[in-house]
This record gives sequence, structure tokens and C-alpha cells, in this order.
Amino acid sequence: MARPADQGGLSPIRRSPLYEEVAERLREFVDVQELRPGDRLMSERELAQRLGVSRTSVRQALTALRVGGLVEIRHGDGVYLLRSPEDVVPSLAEELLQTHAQLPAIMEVREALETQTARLAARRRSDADLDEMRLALREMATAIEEGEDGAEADQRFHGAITAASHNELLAGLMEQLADVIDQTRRASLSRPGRPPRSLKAHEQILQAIADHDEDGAARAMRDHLEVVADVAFVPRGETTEGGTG
Amino acid sequence: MARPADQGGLSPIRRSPLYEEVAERLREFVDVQELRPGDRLMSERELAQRLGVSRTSVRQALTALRVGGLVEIRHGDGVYLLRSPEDVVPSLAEELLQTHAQLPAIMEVREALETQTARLAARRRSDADLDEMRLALREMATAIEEGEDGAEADQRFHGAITAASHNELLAGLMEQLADVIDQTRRASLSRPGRPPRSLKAHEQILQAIADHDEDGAARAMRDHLEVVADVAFVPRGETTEGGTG
DNA sequence: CTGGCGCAGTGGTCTAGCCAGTACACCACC
DNA sequence: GGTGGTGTACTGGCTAGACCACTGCGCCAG
Repeated sequence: MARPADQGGLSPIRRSPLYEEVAERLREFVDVQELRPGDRLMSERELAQRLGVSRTSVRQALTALRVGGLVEIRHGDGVYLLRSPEDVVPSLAEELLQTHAQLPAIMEVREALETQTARLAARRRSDADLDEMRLALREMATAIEEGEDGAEADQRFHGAITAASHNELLAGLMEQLADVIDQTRRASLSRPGRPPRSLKAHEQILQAIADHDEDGAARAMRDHLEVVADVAFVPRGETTEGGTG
Repeated sequence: MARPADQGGLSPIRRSPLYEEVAERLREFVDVQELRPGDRLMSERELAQRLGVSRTSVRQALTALRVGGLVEIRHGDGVYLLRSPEDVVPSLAEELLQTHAQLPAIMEVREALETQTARLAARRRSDADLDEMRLALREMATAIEEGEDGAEADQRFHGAITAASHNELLAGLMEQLADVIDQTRRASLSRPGRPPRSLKAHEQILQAIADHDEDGAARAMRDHLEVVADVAFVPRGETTEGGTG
């Protein structure tokens, strides 16, 4: 350990900005006073006086709450509560961080979404959609022949299916999960013998989608993802051999 | 049409606040200048001068961007870009608003998620989970006998299945979709003859989950939701009969 | 009941200034 | 060469006070 004094329990001291403190206090206030959506808060001037800070700081805090979707600020009228602090819906990304990104849980969500994209793709795919999938598949085959894992092409293939499902909301959700999904993808493809097997699974999925076989596409996708999941949950450090085991 | 002059294409005029305008301009600026995460923006004073506004407004805009996760503000140092404006992940709720909440798309997402919750529930349900489902079902039966639609009990049943899936991420997604899902639910149950049919579908789902029959539970849930979807998309005004078939 | 008027209160914006934190160059010291 | 202090020139953080723009509401004339 040549490094001077790193993570020895000394986290950097960082005083939070005043407006953050104010925002926190306001959230508490709403909570304690049991204010309901639609209720009006005190005026900025009164809040400033009560909290002993300048109006500017109050305004900055309110801006933060506004962006967070907690309050609505009406010019010439007042500040109104939109939601209770508890049921502020976090973004999917935050949700993932909070739940500590349990890989199995994520894979189950992926399974839910991608099985559906496959089904919808089988229902609605255009010929152009099909071409894109075929292209991605050929790309993956080439990459594998050259000794690569073909992760990029794999991603492209799944993306093509998502696009072919023609459901923007579904696509948006997949987009938000993209980062973590990519981790599982690479973990899976890094295992010996996996890439060819994935390629074969992709071919089955593609065939079902081409045939407009909804159930077949969904089933093929599910089978494929179950294999991926099985691989992805191997503990860290055992990517090739299980040493300690 | 006794109403004075409502939705006649006249949307309320609302000038956006300056700080919002500034925030928008800053987003554009980052985009046009192709700034990368980690890059530093100009100082607040310089931004204010260039935009021809006060530093106050710039600071308010920056606060908004900060809350949005776009920039990091370092006291005594400067403002640093965290992400490109494009890959700011919106919350699911915003996503729904942006995509104009296309009911079919939402139902397809619901189908994806709930089919999976049913499958996982069949795999992992405890006896207590089962009791809760049975309770909800009995409640629904009672409500229907009394001439109600049983929407609350319906919701409770689906909630019990979600809980029984024991996947927090999945539950979180369902929670975020709760509002819009409830709309489809009520639309479906408001049709004559629907509540008893839903009840029967629920019984099938419950049976499969009780039997640990994953595929059966998934299939039953899918069938059920397809019926719900079929009903939910009938154009307004045709709540009883569909002429064209 | 309608419309106009004005007042009081609210958020929106600005200005000017000072405080506090950071980076960096410089320098004395060992 | 490395260390630590010091000064300086920035940066953002925060305040005070003022004025503008908008809203809600009561009042009053029509």
C-alpha cells in the first residue's frame, strides 16, 4: 500500500449548501404538518424569515423542489404542494441504485421486457426490421469467427428487436436498463463456448420473428435469457475458473 | 354544449420564467458545443453577461440543472458537466407524459411486467402470499354480488401477486405504473358482464400460482390481460356495443 | 350579473456587495 | 527534490434591498 492515506475511513468533509439544507427542511415541514397535495405553503418572504435565511436561498431550495416535481410555483399566487415527499417517484436509474442493483432482480425485469419485445416484434416487424436483425446476426457471426465475443453485435441484435416491437415506452425502459443489461451481456459472453451458443439462440429468435410466430419468439427469447442469467450470477473472480471452490 | 368556451383549441398563454429559459439555453449550449462530461462551463458571472441576464437567474437555472443531474457545481472551482442532455434518464412518469400515454403501449408494458410477476409468484409465493390473494379474491366476489365492479379488490389481487413475486425492482415499476393501470382496470370493469369474467380469470391465475405452475400462471395472466386490453381500447362512447366487429 | 378598478400580496428579476472555498504560482525552508 | 506556507485571482455561496409582473379579491358602477 504505497498510497499515502486513502480510504482509511476519512471521507472528505463537505458542508452541504444552504439551499439544500433549506430544501430538506421544507420536505420535513410538509411531512410533519401533514400537508396534502394542493395545499399552499407560506410565502417565500415568510419562509425566509422563519428559517433565518435570505429569500434567495429559499428560492433556490424551492427551485430544487420544483424540478423534483414536489411543488408547483405560481407567479403572483404562491407555492403549492404537488405530491407528498414520500411518493416522489424516483427515476429507474435511482431505483436501481437504491435496490443495490441486484443482478437476479434485474435479469427478471429484463426477461419480462424482452420476452414481450420479442412477441411484439413477431407481430409487427417490418422487412426492414428483419434486415437489421439479420445484419446484426451476421456481424456477430463474423466477430465470433475472429475470436471476439461479439458483445456489440449482440447488443445491436437485441436493439433491433426492441425497435421492431414498435412500442416507444418499452423501448424507453430498455434504454434505461441498457447499462446494467450490458454488464450481464458481457459477463455471459466472456465465458468459453458462450458466444456460439448465443448466436444459435439468436437465430432461433430471428426465425420465429420472421415467421410471425409470437409464442415461439417469446419462448425462444425466454430460453435465451435464462441461459444468460444462469451465467451472469457467477460470483466475481470466477469468470473462468473456480479457484477457491 | 352548455359550457362557455372550454377546450376549443385555446391553450392558456403562459410565458415561461426566465430561469427556465436560461436552463434551456444552457442545455442547448452544451449540445451545440459538444461538451463532454467533465468539461467545465463558463463562470456564473460570464454566463450572466453573455446571456444578458442577472447572475441570480443564472444561478437559479444552474440549480435546476444540478437537481436534474446534469451538472455538478463545485464551490470555488466552477460548474462541471456530468452528463450530456440527451442521456438524462427521465422518470417513468415523465416518460408516460411525453409519449402521450398511449394506452395500447402501456397495456403491452403491463402485460410484460405482470406476466412475469405471475410467473415469479408461482415460483416463490409463500403461504401468506397465497392467503392474501385468496382474501382479495373473496373480497372481489362479495363486491360483485353487491353490484359493485370490485375494482379495489382487483387492484389488491394484482398487488398481492406483485408482492409474491418478491422482486423489488419489478414491484417498483408496477408502482410507478399504478395510476395508468388503474385507469385501464376501471375501464374494463365498467363494462357489463366483465367483473364476473375477471373474477374467473383471477381464480385460474390463483390456482396456477398455488400449484407452483409457472407457465400456467404466466399464460393465465396473459390471457386475462389480453381481455382487459381488448376492452380498454374501445373508443369513448361505445361502452356497450362495438358495431364494426 | 357583468365588467372595470384598485389594492394587497405573491413570485420574478435585478443590482451590488461581501463571504468562503479552490487552484495555482511563488517562495522559503529543509 | 520535496515540503509547507503565502498571496492572489479566480470561483461559487449568500445576503440585502429594491422594483417589476402577476394573481386574487373586494369594491363599485353599470
